[in-house]
Amino acid sequence: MSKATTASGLDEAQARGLAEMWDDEEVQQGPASARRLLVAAVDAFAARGYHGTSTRDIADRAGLSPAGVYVHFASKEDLFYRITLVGHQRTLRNAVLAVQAVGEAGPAARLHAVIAAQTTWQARHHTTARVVEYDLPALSPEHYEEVAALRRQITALVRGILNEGVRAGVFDVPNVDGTTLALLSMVTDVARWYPSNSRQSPEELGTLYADLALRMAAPHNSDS
Amino acid sequence: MSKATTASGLDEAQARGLAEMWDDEEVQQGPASARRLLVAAVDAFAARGYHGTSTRDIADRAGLSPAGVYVHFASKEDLFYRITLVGHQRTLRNAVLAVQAVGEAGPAARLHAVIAAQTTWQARHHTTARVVEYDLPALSPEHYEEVAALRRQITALVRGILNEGVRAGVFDVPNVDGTTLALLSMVTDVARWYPSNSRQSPEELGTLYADLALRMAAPHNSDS
DNA sequence: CGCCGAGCTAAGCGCTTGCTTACACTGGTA
DNA sequence: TACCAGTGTAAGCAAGCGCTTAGCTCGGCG
Repeated sequence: MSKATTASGLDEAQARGLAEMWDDEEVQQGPASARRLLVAAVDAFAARGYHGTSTRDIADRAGLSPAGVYVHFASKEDLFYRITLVGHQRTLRNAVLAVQAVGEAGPAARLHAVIAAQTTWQARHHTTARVVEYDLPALSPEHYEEVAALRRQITALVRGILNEGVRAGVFDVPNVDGTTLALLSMVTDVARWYPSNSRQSPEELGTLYADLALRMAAPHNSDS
Repeated sequence: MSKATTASGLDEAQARGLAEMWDDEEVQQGPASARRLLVAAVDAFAARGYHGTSTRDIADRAGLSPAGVYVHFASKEDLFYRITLVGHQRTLRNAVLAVQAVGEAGPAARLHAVIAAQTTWQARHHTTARVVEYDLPALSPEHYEEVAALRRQITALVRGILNEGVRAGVFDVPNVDGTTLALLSMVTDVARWYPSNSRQSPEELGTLYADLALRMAAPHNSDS
């Protein structure tokens, strides 16, 4: 219990600002070693998966002894949980900000903005995104549910835009739920292969995928 | 060496026909325990990943002692390699057969056929597909390269159809390579979430995704 | 009958795993 | 001065890992 409290010493406000994405300036008063451990863990998990990575791997990369991990985190799962939680919070925020930025410009502009932003994000942060997207079953059931709730918010955001466009008559989407899933699949999967199969920048890829999303949603010739 | 030969006793012709997909009748003369091990390994790898699965897990599920695995396979990696190899061979064959089935009907029909077939495949065989798509870095470099070559053939098949359609003037695809990647991402990712986020049958999903693919490739109103 | 190879297991080897314990050092505060 | 919370390590425990060894059973064949 006392160990758990110590290990949780990084509270959410502190954990929120850590390096790759985990490198920005925001709320970053936690100990430097804790941040190095998070970065080390992201790299290791991305390369070999949660179960393929040992706590000694992570400690080595962070320049600590094996026991050093447990000064800052209660367990390997705790370390992984904090990464996935922060990663999902940031991804969701990225999507929300992108939609807000276009204001009341209409469903097409909103769809383009959110798909471009999320695709760019997955490409730019592909190391973190890989961890955050593909190893979730390694989380405890409670932690998994917490992260799944954030994922549902992202899904709901996209589905809402499609519904809005259909209602306004500017989209033709026979199956909104299925199309939402397809759009998110296209975006999510970028983290799996980027950058090995593409020489495009994250922004170029974002624009391309956003254009494809509009084609998927737009009214087209062959019906009526 | 003698053990390796014994363990390789399942040659490629034998390994080709085993249960889920690994249940069909084709060329199935290998020992029943070897097939049970493959099925057990697919289930275990799909649930917990390659590194999260122990050889004892697999042996238990197949009703064998831990040592029983090594009667039929040289190593855990060998078992995994055979699954990924057969899985990729079947996936590729599924795509090729789908394209052949529509004959000379033109690029749109071919694109629709291949995307529908592959999406349906990923949904129907989502357990195997999950193993085959998401744990490839666990393969040895040589085995990885062998499997990657099969993946490139699938990519080339789709890209070829897009190029064909552009040349024939029936598709408008500004970025063929990027669009190919997006299409395959959309299809591949089905294995990650199916069936938990959808109540649609594999065939319904295949039709939906194929329709979306045609929208992505078709000429549309807003240019010219 | 005797022999052989295929299939299988009990036991266990050497190593790695996640994590704990006991202890040391440091800088700040009383 | 004494103390203490925060940060770190050396050593090691119990359990689990991939895999091997030695030996068993059993059906088929001379």
